[in-house]
Amino acid sequence: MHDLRYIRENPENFDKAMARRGLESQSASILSLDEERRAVQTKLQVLQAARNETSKKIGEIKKSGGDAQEAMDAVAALKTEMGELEERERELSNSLNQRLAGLPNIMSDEVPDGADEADNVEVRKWMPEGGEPRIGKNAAKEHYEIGEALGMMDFETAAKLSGSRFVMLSGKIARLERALAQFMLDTQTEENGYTEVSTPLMVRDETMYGTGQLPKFGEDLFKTTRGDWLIPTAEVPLTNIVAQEIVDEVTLPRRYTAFTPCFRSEAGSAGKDTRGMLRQHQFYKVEMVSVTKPEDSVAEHERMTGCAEGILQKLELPYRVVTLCSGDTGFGATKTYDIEVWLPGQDTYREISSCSNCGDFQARRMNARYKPEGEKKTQFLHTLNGSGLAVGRTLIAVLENYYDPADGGVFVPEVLKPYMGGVEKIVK
RNA sequence: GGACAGAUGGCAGAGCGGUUGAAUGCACCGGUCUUGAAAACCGGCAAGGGUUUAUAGCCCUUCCAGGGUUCGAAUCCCUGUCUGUCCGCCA
Repeated sequence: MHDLRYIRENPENFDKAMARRGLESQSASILSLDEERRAVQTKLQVLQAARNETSKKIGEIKKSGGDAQEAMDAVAALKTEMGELEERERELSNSLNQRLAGLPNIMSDEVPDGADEADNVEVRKWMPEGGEPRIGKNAAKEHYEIGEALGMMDFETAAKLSGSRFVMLSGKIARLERALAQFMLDTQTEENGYTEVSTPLMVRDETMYGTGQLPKFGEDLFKTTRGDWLIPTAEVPLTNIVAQEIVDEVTLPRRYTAFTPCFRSEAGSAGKDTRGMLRQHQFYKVEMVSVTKPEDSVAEHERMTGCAEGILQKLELPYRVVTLCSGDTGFGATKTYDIEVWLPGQDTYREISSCSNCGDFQARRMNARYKPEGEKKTQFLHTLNGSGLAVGRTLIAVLENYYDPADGGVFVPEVLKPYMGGVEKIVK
């Protein structure tokens, strides 16, 4: 949600910001709505003041036993006039809010211009000790080839139960998924100071609105028969923890993490990544969410990205970090880093984490505030979210990077061994 | 699912339909006292919006949400949401 006052004071900046999102000028029509609404509001308030005063007088007259009929008639006249203005005010407010709710966040100046993911800018690259992926190009296999050959990754049975874009894991690969989740959660809580939260997976409209999935992106979500939504990411429940709150400054920054399933209907993405478990209707993810004071969010963004990278480093998986360009940056973000892991089977880097600073955009929608020490006014918080990491995709990366062409098995990364009951290698 | 009870400021908790935006207590901030602190005492302390150069004044709105009754609603009525208690069902 946008700050009307900002648009009033910086209309040309606002239009420029929206232009970077590929939108035509917005400020003129927004401001004319705003102006009309304020005019109506002011007029209405004058009448309300008159009504209040006269009503008070009526009370006094009646108390002293006088005849208040004249004053009562005056109020009745005011009321008919007020009714129309109230109606108009409601209409104007609604259309103004709808307009604002549908507009994306203003991006940071650091976001490079660009049309799509091809224009994202690489920030850094990381390789484990040795400087090269352990699997050469010729020996590499895609994760589904590896998993199916091991007999522990079954798309057909999943399709029988649920249709396309589902998978069924079994045996050591199923355990590997659990091990990864456990390992990530332990790292985020014990080393990075995130508080583990177990959240609801079904949420209301307002909650989805708060983080920006609604009203525009309902198509990408699953809706239940009772009318609420399955979360597409734990960002939604975690961020909304502070919705409607005026939080105590000393509790900031707040850092939450959760391990949850994520449900995405991914409408419109048919045909993309159809093989394998790269793009599914359901997957597990460990999510990080930070809530900070405005002045701290930029630093927090770097920190959070580092927390996500730490997981890959411990797993010794090669990756790179890119800054998303203007055309690829999500609706609510001021700036986003994607972390892309090396997938030997695809001979390319693929997104495994996305870390976004949303500034006060979500906080405005959620009305999440704090009161700075010594100040009278409340301020909107800043919110950030990042994957730490997408478990399904990390599983893919482990399978492909730790694949042993000699026997078709998969080595268990060192840090996961304690979580795998001592298993060193997954074999048929 | 059935039957009750409730939802008020950061928290707790009052509130005959008419200076109640709201008593009181706690918390918090400032002051007096004190060598310092505590205690005691005094004062301040909701949010959003309009108007405005103004975070000054003035005004409007808000006591879960949305409707309604009324000249006037925190107070009365209806609907919804949430919470609690009892019963039923159940992993």
